[in-house]
Amino acid sequence: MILSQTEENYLKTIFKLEEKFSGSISTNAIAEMIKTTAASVTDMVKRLRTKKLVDHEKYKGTLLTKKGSAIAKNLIRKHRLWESFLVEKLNFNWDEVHDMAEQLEHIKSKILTKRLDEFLDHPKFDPHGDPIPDENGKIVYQSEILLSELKQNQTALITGVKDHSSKFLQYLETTKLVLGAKIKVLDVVDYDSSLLIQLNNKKEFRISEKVGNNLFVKSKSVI
Amino acid sequence: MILSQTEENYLKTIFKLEEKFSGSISTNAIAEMIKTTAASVTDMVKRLRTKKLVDHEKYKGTLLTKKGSAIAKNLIRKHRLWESFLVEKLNFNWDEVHDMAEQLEHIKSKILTKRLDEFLDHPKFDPHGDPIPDENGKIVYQSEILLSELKQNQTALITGVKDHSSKFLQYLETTKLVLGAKIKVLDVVDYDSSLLIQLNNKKEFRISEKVGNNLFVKSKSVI
DNA sequence: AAATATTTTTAGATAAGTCTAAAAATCCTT
DNA sequence: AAGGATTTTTAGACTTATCTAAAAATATTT
Ligand SMILES: [Mn+2]
Ligand SMILES: [Mn+2]
Ligand SMILES: [Mn+2]
Ligand SMILES: [Mn+2]
Repeated sequence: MILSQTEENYLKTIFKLEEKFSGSISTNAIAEMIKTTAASVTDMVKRLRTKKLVDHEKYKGTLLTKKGSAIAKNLIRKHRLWESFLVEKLNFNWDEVHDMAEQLEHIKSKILTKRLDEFLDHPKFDPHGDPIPDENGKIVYQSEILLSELKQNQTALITGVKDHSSKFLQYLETTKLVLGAKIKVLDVVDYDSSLLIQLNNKKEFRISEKVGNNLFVKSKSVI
Repeated sequence: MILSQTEENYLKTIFKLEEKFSGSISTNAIAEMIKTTAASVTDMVKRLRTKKLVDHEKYKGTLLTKKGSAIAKNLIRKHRLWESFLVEKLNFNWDEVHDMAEQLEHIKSKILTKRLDEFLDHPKFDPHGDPIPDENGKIVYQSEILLSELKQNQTALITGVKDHSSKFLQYLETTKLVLGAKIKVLDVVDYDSSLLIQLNNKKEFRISEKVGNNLFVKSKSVI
C-alpha cells in the first residue's frame, strides 16, 4: 500500500497519542498535535478507516489497527535512525536534526532503512535517548524517571528528554546536561523545588523545577 | 520559495531537456519525459511562469529562467550527492540507487547538502560518471565521446553511461564494463558495427553497437 | 494556398487535503 | 433530567495536480 506523507504523519501522530494516553484518541487531540482543524481530522480518519489503518466510530474516537500501528512504528524507526545518522556521521547537534528527520522518515525503501541501520551499527537509542523500534516494530521502553523525582544524594544518568524543543535542547547543550551525563542530587530546595546537582563528579549548580520535570534519568543502580 | 516535489520534478525535467536539445522545450517533450499529458504540462508551465521559474509563451515552448535553472541544478546536485552516498557509504551498487535518490533529492535543507558533500569529500562525479554541480550551480561537463566513436586500436577509460536503466547497468556490472575500466578497441566489424574490445589489458570480448552507443569514454590521451 | 496532420491549449471532471460555518451528538453541571 | 458547553461531524468551498475530450493554433503535404 502506498501512503501519502500526510497519511503517514497522521498515523505517527495517533501512535504517539496512544503511547501517551490510553484508550481511544479524540479528534481534537489529533487536530491539535498535527496543527489542523477537527474537520480535516474527521475527513482523514475516515480515509484511514477505509484503508483499515484505524478503527473509528462516529463520536467515539480513533485507535490504530495492527496494520496502522506497524506503519507508524516503522516511521518512528526511520525518523530515529536518520537522526542518529545526522548526529553520528554528519556531526549535527541533537537539537538540529528533528526537522530533517521529519522529511527523511518518509523515504520509501526497505533496503535503505536496513543498510542505514547496519551503517550505524544497529543503534538502540536516538540522540535524544528515545528507543529505536526494531525491524519487527518492537520498542524497548526505558523505565523513565524524571530527574525531579530523585531524592537527595541519589545518583543517575541522563537518558532522555521530555521536552524536545530546540530551546530546551540548547539549554541542555550549554549547561552540558547531555545524554549520558552523570548527575548527583546534592540538595532539594523545599521552597521552589529547585535542585542543587553535581555534574560528572565535578561542577555543582542549580536547576529549576521545570528543567527537572523535563529530563528523564536512569537511576544508576538500574544500569 | 517553497516548491512542491511535482514542481521540482518539472524544473529538473526541463533542465535535462535543455541540456540535451538547444532552444526552447516543447510541451510534448516535457509530457513524454515526465509521463503525463500535454494538458497537465500546460497547466504546470503556467504555474511555473507565474512564479518566474520559466519563460513561456503560448504555442512557443518553455525555457527555464535563471532562477528556475538554479533550482534545477541544485536538485541535480542533491540527487548525485545522495547517489554517491548510497554507493560509497551504504554499499549499494550503481544500478540500485537512482530511485532512492529520486526521493532524497527533494529533502529541503541547505546545511544537510553541505554536510553530505563534506562527508563524501566533495565528490566531482556521481557513481554513473555524471558531474555533480557545485554549490554555485557550476557543472563541469566531461568531453564526452561515445565508445562507438572510437577507431581500431584506440584506448580509452569508461567515464559515464548514456542509458541509465537498471537493465543496462546490470549488463555492465556482469561484463565488468564499470566506471574507470580501460578499454582497447581491437576490431570494428563493418557489417553490424559491433566491436571487439580488450578490457583492462586482459579479457577480450564483443559488444554490440547498442552498447557502444550508450557508454561514454575519455580517450586515454586526454587524461 | 488549401487541405491535412500535429501540437498545444482550453474546458470541464476528479481526487486529496485543507478550511469555515453550521448542524448534530455527547458531556457536564446543576 | 434538563440546559448549556464542548466535541465531533457534515456541508460546501478552495487549491494542487491530474485526466479526457474538444477547440485552437501551428506545421506539413499536396
Ligand atoms: Mn525527532
Ligand atoms: Mn513526518
Ligand atoms: Mn540518478
Ligand atoms: Mn525527482
